[in-house]
Amino acid sequence: MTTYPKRTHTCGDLRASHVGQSVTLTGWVQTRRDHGGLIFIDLRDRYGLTQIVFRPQITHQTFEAAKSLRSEFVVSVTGKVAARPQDMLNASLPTGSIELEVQMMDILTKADTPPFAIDDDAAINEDIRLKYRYLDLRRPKMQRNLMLRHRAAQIVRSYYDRNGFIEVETPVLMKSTPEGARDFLVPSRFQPGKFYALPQSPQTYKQILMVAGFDRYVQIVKCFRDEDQRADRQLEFTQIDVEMSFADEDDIVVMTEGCIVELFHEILAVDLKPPFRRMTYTEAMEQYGSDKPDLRFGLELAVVSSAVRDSGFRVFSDTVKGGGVVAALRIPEQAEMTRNQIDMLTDRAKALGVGGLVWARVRPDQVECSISKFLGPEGTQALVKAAGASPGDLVLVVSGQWQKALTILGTLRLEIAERLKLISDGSWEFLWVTDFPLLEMSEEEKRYVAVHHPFTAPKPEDVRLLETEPLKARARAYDLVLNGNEVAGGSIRIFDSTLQSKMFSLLGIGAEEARAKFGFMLDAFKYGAPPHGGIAYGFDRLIMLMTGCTSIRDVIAFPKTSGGLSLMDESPSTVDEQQLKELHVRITPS
RNA sequence: GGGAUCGUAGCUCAGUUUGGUUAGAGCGCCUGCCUGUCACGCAGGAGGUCGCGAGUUCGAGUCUCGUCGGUCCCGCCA
Repeated sequence: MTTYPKRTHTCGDLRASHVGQSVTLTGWVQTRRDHGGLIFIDLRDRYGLTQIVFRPQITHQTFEAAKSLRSEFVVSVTGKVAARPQDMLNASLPTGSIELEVQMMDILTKADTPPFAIDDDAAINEDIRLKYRYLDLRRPKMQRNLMLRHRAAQIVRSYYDRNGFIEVETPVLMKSTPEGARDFLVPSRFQPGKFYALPQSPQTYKQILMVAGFDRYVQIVKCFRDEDQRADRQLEFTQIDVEMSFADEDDIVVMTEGCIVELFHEILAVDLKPPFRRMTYTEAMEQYGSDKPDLRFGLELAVVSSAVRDSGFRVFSDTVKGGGVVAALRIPEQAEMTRNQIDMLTDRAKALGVGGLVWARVRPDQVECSISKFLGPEGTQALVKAAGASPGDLVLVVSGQWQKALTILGTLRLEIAERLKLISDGSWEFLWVTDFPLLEMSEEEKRYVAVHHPFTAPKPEDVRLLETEPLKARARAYDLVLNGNEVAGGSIRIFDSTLQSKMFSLLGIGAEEARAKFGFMLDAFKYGAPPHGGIAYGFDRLIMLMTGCTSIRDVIAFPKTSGGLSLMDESPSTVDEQQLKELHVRITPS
């Protein structure tokens, strides 16, 4: 039973209309302003802030107790809601027209002085924030983030429920699979020397659920990938995982757009206009130098290979004849960028892995170009024209292997846009990127690997290419991109066990290995697998963008550092020898 | 695996370039005063393993090497 007065209102509730009422509030002491004969306390809970007044003439005992209050003490205060004097209103607080005149107070717990102020304005280093995450999470910004995340999850569940999807939980202990990211492994106590893996995604289970006849599946689910981390990548992260039977690309796309539109309408009051723009992978690469282009600004690239193919600049002509690409980035109104700045861009391009950077300043009367002596006046003009440049523009040109050269130019495009402040805040540029290649060559492993995953279906018209030129086959895959971030990705799956076996063999997974690793799936597909496809949203990333954050750590309650550590509870940690023994695991010195 | 950058008071930082007296500031904290503040004010005070360990040097916060940790990026992330 409680021994203190329970709250009648929250710290965000009280307004002028409550004046005269007797109420009880509970919360944390945000600040204290002790005037000697008069003490003000700002009391905080997750709903807001209310000013509390202590006066010696109301009750002397409570006033004396109030002197001992410090930051983050937890109290229950009971008193009368009073209107503030006319010239003492605080317009920056929703509760700023009233205050609580305290008659009675219980100090529920005292608190040590916190290592940092519970305050949105304080810029605290991330290691300190993570060590004291319970304090960091008290900050209004973090509370807003997690509450928005909660609302988003509710809307997603409601949306898919209304559309006939059912949420099915899939195992967290599953079979380790080849392909893809490094697995987290869990040793089995019952089966010495055998391991479970944590799911990189519930991919195989959701496809099996399609075979099982649950034709519309959704799950908000944790996934685990033991790979290096980034601002938008954590070891464990959350997907909105979706799969539909008897669906093609358009069905998935439309269903996904509906969910995104509802999320943005309900949470941000932003009315998006579907259908979202679509672009093929090749277009995205050649126009923006990225498979997840940021469309909030222009600075489009241009492939200028044909203009320099027969030029006197051997680097370019040889690249084109060797199957590579020459691409240009036109930067409007920057012809007078200093030589020093251009040199810095060149250094940056070299650091990214390209041999050099050719530049051209387009002036009204002439073009100043770093390789004009090789190109000649006409060649220079041809290059500038192919780049689509007008007087006043600066043109940057790189050459090299198709994907590498375009990616590097795409990176420069982003960095230049940032520097020139071309990226508009508050705009939401969604697009679908489609027609990804099905396979790529892994230089490291000297074999084909799936660009998406091994269950992704090739385009029907490209199936024959699997026999002849597998790298040219396109996948029935699609990524949803928002402001340069991949927020969802999916595909139509292979549902024919013969084609699936063919894919495994292309990936260098022999019949025996395929049976060992994916036999259950191949078996399942023999018993009547419906055509199906799906998508998975990066939930953390989506919430990060919706909250205006630049790191998913700010929308995850208890994230890990880039080194994979949880600074609050200090995991990972060593374990008892006995635990290892039971698991048949021995630590070897590295 | 690689690159960049950071680590100095509880917090945020200056000081490191060019080694040299007792390592500073703001905020916070503590004590006293203060009846209308809301970044309260005023007066006084406490508080340091310069991340850690070696090395160079007469002398290291400062230079060198190693190491631990944070952040960002490349590779990696079906």
